[in-house]
Amino acid sequence: MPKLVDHEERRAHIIDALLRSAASSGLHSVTMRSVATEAGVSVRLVQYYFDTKEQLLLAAMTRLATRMGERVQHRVRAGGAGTDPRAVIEAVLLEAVPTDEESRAFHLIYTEYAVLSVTDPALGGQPFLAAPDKMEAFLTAQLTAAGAADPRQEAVVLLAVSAGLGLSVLLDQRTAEDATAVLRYHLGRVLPG
Amino acid sequence: MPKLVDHEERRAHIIDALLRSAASSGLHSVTMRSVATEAGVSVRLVQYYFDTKEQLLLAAMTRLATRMGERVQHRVRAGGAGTDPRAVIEAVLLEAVPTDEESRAFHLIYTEYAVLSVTDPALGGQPFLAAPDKMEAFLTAQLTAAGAADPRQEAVVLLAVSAGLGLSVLLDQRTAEDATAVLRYHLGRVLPG
DNA sequence: GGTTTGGTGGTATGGTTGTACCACAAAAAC
DNA sequence: GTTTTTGTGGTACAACCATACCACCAAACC
Repeated sequence: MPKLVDHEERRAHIIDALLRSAASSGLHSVTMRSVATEAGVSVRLVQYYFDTKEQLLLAAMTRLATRMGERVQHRVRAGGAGTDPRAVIEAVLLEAVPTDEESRAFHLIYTEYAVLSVTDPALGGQPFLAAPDKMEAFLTAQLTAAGAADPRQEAVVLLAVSAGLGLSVLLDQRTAEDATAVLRYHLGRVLPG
Repeated sequence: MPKLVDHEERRAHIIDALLRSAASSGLHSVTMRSVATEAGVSVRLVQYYFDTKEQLLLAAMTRLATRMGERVQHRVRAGGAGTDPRAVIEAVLLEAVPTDEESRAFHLIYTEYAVLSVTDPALGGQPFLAAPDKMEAFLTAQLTAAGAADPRQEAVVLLAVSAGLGLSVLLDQRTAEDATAVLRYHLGRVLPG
């Protein structure tokens, strides 16, 4: 097929291969070759569509951030009662707890990227700074609607709880069920009713 | 000095070099050469005292876990009133929030190790599984003494909050002051009085 | 005092990595 | 129908990595 290829599709295909490769053996073990093999293409092709490894990693991170947003939104929409603040809050926070294998892989790579971006100068971009800010504002609004005392502080606490619980599940210190139960318990204490 | 060297001292010296090297450019960028250079010794020496890189990394992780324990204990002892549960709890939890540059580096490497241990089979050891369990039991006891409702669940929540806040400070999403304030706020809500 | 042993340096080696380079085929452009 | 352009493969290369190997020196031992 020597012409007429959808660049975006090809790029997405390769990025997915990177994500799969990273899920099984860690982001640090991802190489141009492993990605190419996983995607079933030649190394040259990966170079052709991404030029350098740095740009490939960056593109994958962007895609990851986008997917994270979609995931949260999907949870909110599918999470039962459309506008009940309590349900919305619970849905958003529970997204941070990896349940099935797919979501575990997703959160693992996301966390690896977050930690990597601390030391890697090329990765100190927006996705990990903008998203939490918007999340905090959103949660504050929902908490206000739900009638919580001190919504601003509670929003930060809730974000921290969900991140902390999610991490502990990732590190196999807790089961997803335990984490979910604890999160629900805490939410019950924060919200009246 | 061709005889008469304290092996433990040499090993500690090299491990500290590794920790320094990891603090500045990330655990993933640590090599035998970088450690040797940082320690001011030859690569051969690093090999001599640790044989393989895997063992060096493992030794550094163990040292890190030990230091973490010391840090917490030191905080508790130096944290004012000897047995006041509230002060003890606050001291323990605040240790997770990196304040100065040294503690930031420490927590960064610790987190990098934790995340790495998820995918690296050689690192799936005890330090990251035993410590949180003991911490949870300890906190539960302190919370009981402080008269909290449902101490067990609150202990898990507190651990998650402190981990989540610490991580957010590491990722530059929040200042250490903000995180500390939020943690104190939440502690005030959990404990009566 | 010879010999064993512990500590050290230097260097070679085999493998892996990211990237640059060369070639080529087929569609598009004119 | 010739000439670009676009997509693709293969491969070469320079750098770097962990580790194995060789040599040496001085203290300890007996």
